[in-house]
This record gives sequence, structure tokens and C-alpha cells, in this order.
Amino acid sequence: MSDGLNMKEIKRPERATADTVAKMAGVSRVAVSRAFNPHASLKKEKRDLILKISKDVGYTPDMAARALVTRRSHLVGVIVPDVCSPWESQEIDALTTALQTEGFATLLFKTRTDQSMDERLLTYMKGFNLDSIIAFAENIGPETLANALDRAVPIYVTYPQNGVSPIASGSTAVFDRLDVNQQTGIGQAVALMQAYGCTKFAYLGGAKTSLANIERERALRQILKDRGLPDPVIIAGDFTYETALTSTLDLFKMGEGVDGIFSANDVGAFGVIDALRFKLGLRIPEDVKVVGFDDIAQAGWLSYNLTTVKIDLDDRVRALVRLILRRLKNPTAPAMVETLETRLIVRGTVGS
Amino acid sequence: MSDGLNMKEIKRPERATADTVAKMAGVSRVAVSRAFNPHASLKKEKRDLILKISKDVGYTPDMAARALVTRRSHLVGVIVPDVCSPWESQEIDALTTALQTEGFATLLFKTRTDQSMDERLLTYMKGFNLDSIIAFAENIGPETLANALDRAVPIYVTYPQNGVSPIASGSTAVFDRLDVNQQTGIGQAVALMQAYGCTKFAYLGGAKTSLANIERERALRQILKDRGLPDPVIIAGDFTYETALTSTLDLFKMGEGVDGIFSANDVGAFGVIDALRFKLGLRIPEDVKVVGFDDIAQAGWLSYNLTTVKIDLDDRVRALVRLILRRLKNPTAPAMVETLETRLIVRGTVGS
DNA sequence: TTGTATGCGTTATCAG
DNA sequence: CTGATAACGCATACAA
Repeated sequence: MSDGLNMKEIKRPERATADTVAKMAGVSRVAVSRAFNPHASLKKEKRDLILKISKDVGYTPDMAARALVTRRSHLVGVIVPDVCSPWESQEIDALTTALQTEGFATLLFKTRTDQSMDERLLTYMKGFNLDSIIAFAENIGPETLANALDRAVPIYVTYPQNGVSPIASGSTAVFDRLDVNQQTGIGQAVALMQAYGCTKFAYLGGAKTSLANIERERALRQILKDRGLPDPVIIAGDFTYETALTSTLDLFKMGEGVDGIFSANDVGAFGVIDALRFKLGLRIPEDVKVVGFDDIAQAGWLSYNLTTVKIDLDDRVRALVRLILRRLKNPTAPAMVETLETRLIVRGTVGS
Repeated sequence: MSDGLNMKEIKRPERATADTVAKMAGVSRVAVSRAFNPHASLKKEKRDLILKISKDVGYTPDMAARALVTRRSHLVGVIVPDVCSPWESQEIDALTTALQTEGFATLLFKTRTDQSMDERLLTYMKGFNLDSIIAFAENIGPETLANALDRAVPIYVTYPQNGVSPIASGSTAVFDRLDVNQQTGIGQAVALMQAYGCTKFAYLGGAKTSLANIERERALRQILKDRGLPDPVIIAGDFTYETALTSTLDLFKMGEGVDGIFSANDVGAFGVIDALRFKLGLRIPEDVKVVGFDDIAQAGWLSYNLTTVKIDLDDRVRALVRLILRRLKNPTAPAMVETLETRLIVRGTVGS
């Protein structure tokens, strides 16, 4: 039997505290504290000794106790509706890595449609004294979030119209934001599609209340108008593959054919492509041209090979980390803003 | 200008503490503490009053201070190599949701190949006093992890051979584990493939050091042998789409054709499928049959429509949460184990 | 450079 | 059922 060693009751070692190390090193516990604080003054050999002993006995400063006095938890909250959607997960991945190198840990929170749950979650979050919080979910207003957090200023990703962020004017709560200019990339997409002969466009939307979605539709409408093209047909969507699939089918079976479809996100575009190819027998890009948004990893897979509008992931994460660090350095500064551009990644779903 | 309201220096409200509420309610701060602890005895109307005032002033118990005395951080660590791989992200998503309802927050850690970074990260993690930690990464040994955590017992996902977990015997550290019996599902997969005429199998591996991968290959070999089929051709892989694509191409261009490919994970299977279809002009399932592992959401998308071995996500997460709760109730109990089955999900990549 | 005293916000202990 | 007091482990001001 392989479990022999594990059958006995387990015995964990005593927790080593600063006092433990202090006694062993023959110094005060304050010296131990200083040894772990690089900018504190302490004789080098003393620090080395303390650090060595700490390693031997497995001592690590307790973040909770430290947070209690420094008022810095080294915890950054991330609120998302879905961890498992590709876009979110790529963002969380990169963000976690970046935060780790800066000495922060990522605390994950998932929103739910049930409002009461959100209420409970907010007070719960507040208890952790987050140093910062990034809201990728838009169903939680800035006031709510700012109220639920003391000493932390929330960060929102917003989508300005012609350079002006609409959300900022409507709210009295202070929050920092990452402005994503979607117009550039969408403009490039429409230009390319038109160049290859598209005349009748459709827009497969995302979740109705999503600000990203609303601004994408608005930008698309404006760009089409500027180019003398007709308004887009709107296909109802919610950022999921399944809805995209059925909604696209509905559109074409109603006889409302189009020759260019712009999807609010890549996953939706995959649904569009599969509906066109496998359910309607249409060719891409010959019969219909498709463009997505996000440039997730799967967009490069050969089955889809999707032309899409990209928000650079590294830029995005760097901007977010910059916002967090700047805010922590200056907690009372006015709202801070970082701006990001978008651009078209050309692959195989637009062409002739 | 829309930012007018946000230009002024911000002023955050004073943090409300238990004493604040106590004074307002005319009770001791202990009463406030009790009001937030459901099982503590406190006159109902007194509790209601305290809770009401707390809500008004926005008071929430400080988790750091609470953790300091209760020795429970309500933090569960999750260590993953990649948040953005679909399997991981689905797991994290479900786990976070489940933990949230149990009152725990999920702390995310990403591993890196750089060993020194991992070292730093471990001591860093220790500082947070996690109540539990789940290691989805296998490059961190149980001893290392158990050592880096006091009062928390790590949880590993392991893959027993014929019902016996190999990892348990090799380690002196105590850890709880989730045993996944992969044999059942793989057996069903091979049976189906053989029934549709497969005679020459290939195995597209995952990362070399992955225990899941090693056991999947071992199980496949044994099952093929039991059925009188030849050993599988091994295709080098690492769980990624790109490697799967190029490795599959290499195999077939070397003339080593096979008629059945079992991939260590779904994403790899997607690479196999795209290589066969778009680079080699082969039909699936007519020419080659393909089976994956995981049953991620994308496996159901029409472009792939992948037959795959599934580990039920809900079962998996429930088992993990059960392990955490049981361990917290009984910190010194011997190693605990939960077991999970796998089964085949039949879609379109196996057939005739 | 070093040590002493104090406080961070909470819960456990013990008395009433 | 309730309140005073003492921890919990650390960092900071201050004095040496």
C-alpha cells in the first residue's frame, strides 16, 4: 500500500514569528522587521544573519499583520463576469503575472446576475482592504464600488466616443480609467471590408448593457455613415458562441443576407463563421466577410483564421499596472487616465 | 469637458471601525464583533441595531485583523501555469464561484519556469496565510509547498494507476489529493475508435513532465495492449495548439500515417484537426479519427465538434471544496482523498 | 545604527 | 447575554 506514510495524524511545525528569529539572532524584533524592509537602516552583517536564520526556520513576515499597520494589503482585486471566456482569461493571466512581479497578489471575484449576491460580495471584498481593484464587469457602478472600498480607487475600462469618455461625466465617484479607443481599429476593418466589396454590413452585438458593445456599435454606425454605406443590420448577441450561431442563422433564413459581418468579439465571430459554413453552406470570405474583436489566441487557429481588431494585451496590462502604482503613490490625486489604441489584424476572413 | 467633477483632489471617507459602530450603538466593541458572528449569542434586537448602524456607516469587519486572531484568512490560493488555457480557466472560474459562496476568496498565483522566481513567490505566498492551496502546477513538489505553508495543507490533483496514486508513496509531505481515474474514459474512447475501424493509433502528448500526460499515455498503452492493438506512435506535444499542428504535420510528412489520434488535451486535438484538414487535405472522421481530453467548451463548436474524454467540472469543483472544508474542520487529520471518474463525450470526430 | 513603547482592528478569555 | 482585558504579529515614532 502506497499510503503508509500518510496514515498517521499530521504534525505541522510551529509557526516562526519575528520574535523567534529575534531571539535566535540575539537582536530585537524590530531589527527583524527592518531586515525585511530594504530601505530601513540596519548593519549589513546583522541583516544577513537575520535573513539567514529566517530562511532556516522558515520565517516569512505575516502580510495580514503587516497590512494592519501599513495599511497596504498588497492585494489587488479583479472583478469579472466570466473567467473562462478567452478574452478575460488572457487578461487575468497577463495581469496576474505583472502584478506578481510588482509584489501584489491577485484576488479574483466573480459577479453574478443575482443582485443580492453582489451586495454581499461587495461588503465581503471591502473586508480584504484591497490596494486596488479593477472592474472588468460593468454591472457594478463606480459609486457602488468606490463606496465598498476605502483607501482604494477602482479602475474601470471605458470606451470614449471621439476621445471623450461618457462614463466620467455621469458619475460623482472618483475612479481611474483605461480608455480604449476602438474607433481606429474598427475604421481599419470597415475600410478593408469595403475595399473587398462589402456593401451590406451586419453587426453582431455583445451583451446589451455592455459599454464596450454599445460603443462598438456606435463607432461602426458612424464609420459606415462617413463612408456613405448603409446602416448595419443588427444581429442580437451576448458575446457567446451559441447565441452568435443561432442569431446568424435566423438572420439569413429570414432572407436578410449581408456580405460583411462585424462581430463585437472573436468568440461571436466564431459562431458566425460556423453558422455560415456548416449550416448555410456559404464560403468565407468569398460570399461573406467576417471581422471580430479582441484577437484572442484562437483567432489565429486555422479553422477560423479570423481578421480581427486587436487591443494589445501587453500594453493594456502595463497601463493597468501603471495606474495602480501611480494611485498608490498618490492616493488623493484626481482621476487618472491611460489611453489605448486598437488596430486591425488581417487574416483570412476578409479577402476575395 | 466631461471630467469637471473629477479634477479636484479626492477625499475618502473615514474608515469605520468596530469602535465607531460600538459608540454609536451604545454597546461594547465586543458586541459588534458578535453581531457579525452568527453563532455568537447576542440579543436579537441588539444585533439588528448594530447591523443596521454598520450598514449606514459602511462598516465591514477587517479580514486582516480578524485573520490575525482567528488564524483563518479566508483566502484560498490557486497555483496555475496558465490562466488562459481553456481548461485551467474553466476550472478557476467554477472554483472561484464555489469558494465565494463558502466565504473564501481566490488568490491567484502563476508559476514561471524561472526557479528563483518561484522561490520568491513561495515565501511571498506564505505571508498571506492561506487557508488552503490548490496546485494545478506539477513543477512544485508537495514538500516545497507544504513547507512554504503553515497550517494549510496543499491539495494536488493526481492520476492513479489502476487505482493507486504513485505520487503519494514518494513523498513524506502530507497533502490532500483529488484522484482522477482517467482509464475509464480513455478505455471508452479506444473502444469507440476501434469499433469504427481504427487499427493504428497515435498519442499526441502534453508537456513531458506533466503527470496527467504521463498517466494518459500509460493508460492508453495498456488499453491498446489489452485490446490486442499495436503500441501508439508518440507525437511530441506540450498541450498547445501550435505544437500540435506542427508535430502532426511532421508525423504525416514522414509517411507515418495513422488512422486514430488520441490527444492529451482538447486544444492539442484542435491543432491535430486543423493540420489534417487544412494542411494535409484529410477528412475527419473518414480518414483519421480524433479524440481529445477535457471537454472544454470549444470542443462543442461546429468547426471541431470533438469527441473527447470529460472530467465533470462540477464534480471536480465540488470535490475540491469538500476537501478544503473537511481539512479546515480537522487540521491534523491524515491525508484525505477524493476520487473522480472520466467518461467519453461522443461528437463528430469519431465515426465512419 | 539600534532598542523601547505604542497602536493597527479584531476575536478569545474570562468575569459578571 | 454582556463587557473589560489581553492577545494576534508587525511597523512606526521616538529616544538612545
